[in-house]
Amino acid sequence: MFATDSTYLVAAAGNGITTSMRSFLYETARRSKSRAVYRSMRASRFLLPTAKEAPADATVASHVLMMRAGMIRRVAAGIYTILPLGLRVLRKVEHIVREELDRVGCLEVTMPMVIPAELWEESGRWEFYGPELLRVKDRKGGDFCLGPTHEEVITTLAASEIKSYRQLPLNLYQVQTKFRDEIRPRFGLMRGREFVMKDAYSFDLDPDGARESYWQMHEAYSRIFARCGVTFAPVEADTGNIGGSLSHEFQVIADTGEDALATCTNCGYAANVEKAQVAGPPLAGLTSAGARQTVSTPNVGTIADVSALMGVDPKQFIKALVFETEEEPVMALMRGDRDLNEPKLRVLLGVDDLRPATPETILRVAGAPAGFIGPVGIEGTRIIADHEVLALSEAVCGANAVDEHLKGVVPGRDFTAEAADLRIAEEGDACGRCGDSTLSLRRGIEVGHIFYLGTKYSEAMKATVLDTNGKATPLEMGCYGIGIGRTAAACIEQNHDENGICWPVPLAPFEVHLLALGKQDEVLDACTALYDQLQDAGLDVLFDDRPERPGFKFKDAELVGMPWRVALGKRGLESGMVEVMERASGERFDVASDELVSFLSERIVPARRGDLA
RNA sequence: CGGGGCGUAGCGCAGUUUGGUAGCGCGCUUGCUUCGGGAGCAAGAGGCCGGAGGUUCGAAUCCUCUCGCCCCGACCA
Repeated sequence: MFATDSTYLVAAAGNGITTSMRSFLYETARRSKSRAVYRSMRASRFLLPTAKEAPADATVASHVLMMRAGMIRRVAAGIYTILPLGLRVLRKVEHIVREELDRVGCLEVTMPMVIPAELWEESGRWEFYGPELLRVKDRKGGDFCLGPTHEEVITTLAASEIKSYRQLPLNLYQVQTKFRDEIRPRFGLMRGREFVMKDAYSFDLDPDGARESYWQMHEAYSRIFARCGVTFAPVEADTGNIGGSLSHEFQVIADTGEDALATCTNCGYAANVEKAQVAGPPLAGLTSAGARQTVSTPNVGTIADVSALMGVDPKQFIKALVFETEEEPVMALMRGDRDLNEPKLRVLLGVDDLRPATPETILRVAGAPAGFIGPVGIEGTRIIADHEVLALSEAVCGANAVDEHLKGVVPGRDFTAEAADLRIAEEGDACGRCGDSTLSLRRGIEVGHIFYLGTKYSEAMKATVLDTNGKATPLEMGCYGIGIGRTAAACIEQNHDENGICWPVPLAPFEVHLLALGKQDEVLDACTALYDQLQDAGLDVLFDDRPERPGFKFKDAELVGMPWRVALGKRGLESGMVEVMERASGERFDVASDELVSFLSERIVPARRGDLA
């Protein structure tokens, strides 16, 4: 026997435990208990490096406040160390995410962060994903990448482990660090290169099942963000290069958001502006047609300049844009004062790759350089016009000849084009869904994104199951992401003031911040007693027992922003009252110290459910 | 990748134009006083002035090249 393990010794000793061992165990327990007290959530022992000033490179509130509150520190561009206070927030988000996903039957897994190239070659994305995919080599020269997303890995797993429709539906998720070599990381955790993400993948036998899984996740996401206590909106979204047809983003509403959202107050339509449908104006009659004329516009190629030269409103112009795709080039027409929405065009064309044409291609298609091109006389190239262009009764456009434009151009008479909705939605545009109301624009932070993928990956990676007829059929997939750190950052964007963060209870690193005002033993003892009571009641408490001055502690407490602040000093000790302040409202309460626990529990416990409370 | 800006103590900055022994505020250490809204006084610690070349008797400062970071744009599950 190799009875060297102390656990084994104790177990073997059973009731015959020796006196010396008992005293040893007692001593260990005593020391670990004192150690536990020593290491408990006291500010004097917590790593809480707060700062009055923010680093110069932080420009948005969440970044500034996360730095100032000592939640994060930058290690490299877009790469951060998460400090204890910050990690507690991320854990709270993760906890909510796990609870809600587990609730709808998702199963947690963990996939590798380093992924062999062959999986990405199989899906075709090794070639297509671009420089955002950080590629590395191992010592043998083998190609790997740092996982930016895990469709390849999960689909490989599904291909080998899911054999029968009886195993479906299945939804697997993980909470894991991802790496995307972003062109421009910024705003702290909001847009890092390395970041923690929850990604989930659903597998179903058929499209109906997959849609059911999709909407179930839609519901779960709505619960998750409601529980986080953030104001958010699910919006219809473009699927980008991940593929698929049905997609929603979950956007936290914030002025500093990087995404623009269009919402219709009438029908409830909400979409990312990349996708938002705009109702086209009624088509104009073709009756008032005048003669078409050529106008000399030497060296004047921009719409603004031609407009000034000719004295014609840019709204009367047709802007012609040539794009290259993996297929033939196309020409898109917009009204002169409007911007093209590239994702809309890409979806319409059904292509993956869409980019502005090179000068050579433009010359080949139109016979003239950019600035002087138009739809009149173009042959052999597909022309797609925004509804507004076709509604013009008479327009100005490039003449497809250097230094010349055409006026009196009539859509339908002088050229023909396919009609489509190509515009970027603007404030006040007619809602493309109901047509009865106008769209209003807001900004949002994309904290979650769900996709119905279909069989794009399962076909590429041969992930099939046998259906009820014993026939092999590719899995119907969906994928679902939540940015954990971004959710925390978005929460700060929505919940802060000039003094610091105002955490909602569900994400707060601690629920109560207990401040001992004064270094006297009576004060510290009284506060320690309160601290124990609050902890015994199951509240999450940070106890500021540092030998700092009151003003300093108040400022720190406001900066880190726990939802409830409890302050006790000599003054309160004499009156038997403690001062309680709610961070978000600034409201103060004088509470008898023996009623503190119930006072706070009544307010905090229900608030833990966020907006689902 | 294009345009603009910045690298000087842990953080925020001055000094660079016109070369001459590296400074301020915050923070940190020690002591005394203070103690319910980021205290006062005193004494300290801390810098290869992003890096490499060059010019010069002498370079944070001038020249060349590099690296990093920020902002705007392009880009982007």
